[in-house]
Amino acid sequence: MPPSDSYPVPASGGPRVSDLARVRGAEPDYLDGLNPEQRAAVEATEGPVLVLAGAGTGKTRVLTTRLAHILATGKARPWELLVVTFTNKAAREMRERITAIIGPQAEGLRWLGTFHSIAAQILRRHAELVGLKSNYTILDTDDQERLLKQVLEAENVDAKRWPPKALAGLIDHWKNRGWTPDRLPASENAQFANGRGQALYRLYQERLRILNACDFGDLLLHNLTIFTSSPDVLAEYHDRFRYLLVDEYQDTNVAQYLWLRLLAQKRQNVCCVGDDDQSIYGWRGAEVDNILRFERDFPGAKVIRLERNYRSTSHILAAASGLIASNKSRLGKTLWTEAEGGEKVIVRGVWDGEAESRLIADEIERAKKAGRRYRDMAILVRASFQMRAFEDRFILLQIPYVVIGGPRFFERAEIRDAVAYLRLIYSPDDDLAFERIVNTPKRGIGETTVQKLLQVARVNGVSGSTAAREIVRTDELAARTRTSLSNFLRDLDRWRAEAGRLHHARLMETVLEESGYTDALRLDRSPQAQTRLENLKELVGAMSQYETLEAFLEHVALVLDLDRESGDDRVQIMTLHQAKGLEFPLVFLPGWEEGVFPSQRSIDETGEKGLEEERRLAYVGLTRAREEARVSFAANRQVYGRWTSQMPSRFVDELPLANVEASSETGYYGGGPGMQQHGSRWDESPSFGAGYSSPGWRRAQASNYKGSHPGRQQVIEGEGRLVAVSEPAASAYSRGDRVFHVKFGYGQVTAIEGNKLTVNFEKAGEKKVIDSFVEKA
DNA sequence: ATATACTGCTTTTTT
DNA sequence: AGCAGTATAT
Repeated sequence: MPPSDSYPVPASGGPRVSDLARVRGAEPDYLDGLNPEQRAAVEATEGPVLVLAGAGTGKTRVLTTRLAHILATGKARPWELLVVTFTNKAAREMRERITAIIGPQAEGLRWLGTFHSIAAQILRRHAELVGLKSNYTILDTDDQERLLKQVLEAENVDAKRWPPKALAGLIDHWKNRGWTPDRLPASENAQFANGRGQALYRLYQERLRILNACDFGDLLLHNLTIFTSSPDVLAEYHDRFRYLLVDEYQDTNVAQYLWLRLLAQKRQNVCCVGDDDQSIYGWRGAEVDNILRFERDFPGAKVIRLERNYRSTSHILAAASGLIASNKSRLGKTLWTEAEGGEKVIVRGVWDGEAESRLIADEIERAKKAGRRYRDMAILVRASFQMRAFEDRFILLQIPYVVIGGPRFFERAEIRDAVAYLRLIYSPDDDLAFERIVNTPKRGIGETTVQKLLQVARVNGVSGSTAAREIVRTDELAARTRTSLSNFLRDLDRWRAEAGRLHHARLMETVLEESGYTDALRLDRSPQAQTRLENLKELVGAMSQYETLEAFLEHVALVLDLDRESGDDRVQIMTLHQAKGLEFPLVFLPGWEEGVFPSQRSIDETGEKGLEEERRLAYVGLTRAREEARVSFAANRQVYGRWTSQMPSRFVDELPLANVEASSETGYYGGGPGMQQHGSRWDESPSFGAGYSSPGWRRAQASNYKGSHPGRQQVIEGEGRLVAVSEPAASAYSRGDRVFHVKFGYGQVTAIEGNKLTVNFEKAGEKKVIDSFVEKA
C-alpha cells in the first residue's frame, strides 16, 4: 500500500504501545529470547550505535525489536523514526515484522523505506530549492541513457567511441560520491571524451532540470544540496527524526553516508546495522570504509557485535570463517554456534560445466527422494551465464526450478511503453515519453519525422509534443505522415480529457486499446507477444491498487515490484548477490574456478580490493546454507562460446580442511585427473591446465572434448589407457521411453575392435561398449 | 519504412 | 555462442 502523503494522525483512543508495555510490567515480552548481545543492541537507544551483525545472527529481529522498544518505551512516535533499507523487499519485510510485534500502529511508520524512496519524498516537498517542480518524474536507466545519447549527439561527441552507457555509469559514480558538476574533482573530468566529462555532466543536469526530471542518483544528491544550502529545512528534519535506523550499513555509498550524517548530526541517535564481511556492492559505490570508520565519525559510538549464529552447522560456519579470515580489511568477528557437527562442506571437481549440472541435478533428485523440498535447495552462481547449464538440465529431468532475477517487471519494454503513454498524458512536455511512443505501435511516423520534430522543438525551445502540434499545421510533412501525427495528437487530447473522469486503470486499458497497442501484440505471432499481453493485464491490475495516477507513477519508478517469488516448490537458481539475506537448508555453489569465481574482471579492475570483495561473496554464499553446502569446480568450461581450461578457485584452497570433504565419487563422476586431493591441497601439480601427473591417466584436451559435442564421441588413445568418455557411452538410464540421463567419466580401455571399444569403469564397477569414437589427434 | 547483414560485447544490480 | 544495436540494402 502506498504511503499517504500527509502525516497520519496519531491514533486516539485504544491502548498505545507504550501503555501495553507498562501493563505488562518491566519485562515486555518482545524481549523474550534475545541473547545478551542482541538485547544490548535493542536497549542501547541513545547515542550512536554500530551493530556488527554477522550472517545469521538475528539481525532483522534485533532491528525490529529495537524499533518496537523505542515505541513501547514512549521515546518516539512511529512517524518520528527514520528507518532506511536498501531494497523494497527489505523495507516490506521490516514493516511486516514490526506489525507482527506492535500491531496496526506500525502503519504510522511513515519514514520507513529505501534511501531512494525516502529521499524522493523529501525532494517532493522541497523540489523548488533545486529548480524542480514537486511533480518531477524519476527517470530509469533506459531514459537516462537515451537522454545522454541526445546530449552527446548535440555536442558532437562520437557516441561510438564514447558510449552513453559509459557516461551514464560515470555520472552515476559521481553522484554516488556526492559530486555535483561544480564539485567534480579535476581528475575525474579526464575520464570521458578527452576531458569533456564535466561539461557533459553539467549539460545533462541542465536537460534534466528542463524536463523536470531526475535520475536515481539525483534523489540523494538533491537532498544533499537542499540540506546543505537550506539549514532551516535540515533543522525541520532534525526536529522530526528522533531516531535513525539503517540496515545493511556496509552497502552505503558516500552520498548516502553524507545524507545520514547530516540528518543524524543534531541528535546523534543513529543506529547502523551491518556486516563488513558481507559488503558485496563496492562496484556500485558502496564504501566498506563507512562501516570501518564509524567510531571515528561518531565519537562515543557504542559498538555491539552479534556473533552467535543461529543458522548454520558448525562445519559450514567454520568453513566460511576460515575463508573470510584471508581478508585484510575487516573489523573481525568470530561467529559461533551451538549447532555442533552436521555435514562437512563437500567440494568436488568435475570434468566440465555439463558434468557439474548433471552432478547437481542428480543430487537434487536424491535429496528430493530423501524428503527435502525443492524450495529448500538453491544454486548460487557468480554470474548469470552459469545458470543456463542448470536450466537445460532441469528442463530435461523435469525438475521444477525458478530463476530469481532477470529483467524486472517495469523494465520490460511493454510496461515502459504503457507507462510512457500515461506519462505523456499526465505531463504533455515529457519528451522522453513522447519519443518513446510517438511511433509505438508503428503508425507511420518514422525516424526522419521524429528527428525533424525534435529539431523544431529544440530550435523553438518547446517540447516535442508542442512542436508536433505546430508542425501539423504546416505542410512540412508528407500528407500521410501528417495525418498519422495529427491523429496521434488528437488521441492524446482525448485521453487527457478522459483522464479526469476515468479511473486510471480504466484509462490505461482505453489507451492500450485505442492506441492499437494491444492489437499490434495480438497480431504478433512471436512467442513473447502472449507474455507481453499478460504483463499489461497485470499492470492494469496493479494500477487499480493505487489511489491516484500520481501515486502509481511514483511507485512505478521506485517501488513497483510485481516479480514476487513464487511460493511454489521449486529449486531456486540465483546469483550470489541475489542470495544475500536469504537462507536455504541445502546450497550448491558451482563454478569455483579462478577467473570465474573470483571473477578475473574484478581482480583486473580493482586488484586486491576486488579479490577481497569476491571472497566476501564466497562467504555470503557459504553462510546461506543451514545444513549442507556443496562447492564444485570444473576442469573445462565454455565461457562465451569458447572452451577454456579451468583451475580450481583459490577459495577452494582457503577452506579449512577440517571442515571440508572431497567427494567419494571423484574420479568417476568427473573430478578428473589433476584434481585429486594431494595432502592439504587440491592438485599440487603445476601442470593442471595442460596435463596431470597421476600415472596412466591422460587428460582429454578441451579442444577434443569440444569436438565431441553434441555427440557421442570419445577421446581414445589405445588399449590399456584410461580415457575420458562422453555421453551417452559411460552410462545411461532411461525414464519412460527416453534415454536421457547420461553420465560422463573416465574408464580404462580394455579392448578395441574395429569401431567398437570396451571401456571399464572401475570406480563405478561398470563395463561399457562404445561404438562410436574418434581418435585423439 | 522495413528487412537483412555486420559488429562488438559479454559480472555482479538496486533504486 | 548469442544478442543487441547499427549500418546497409531493398
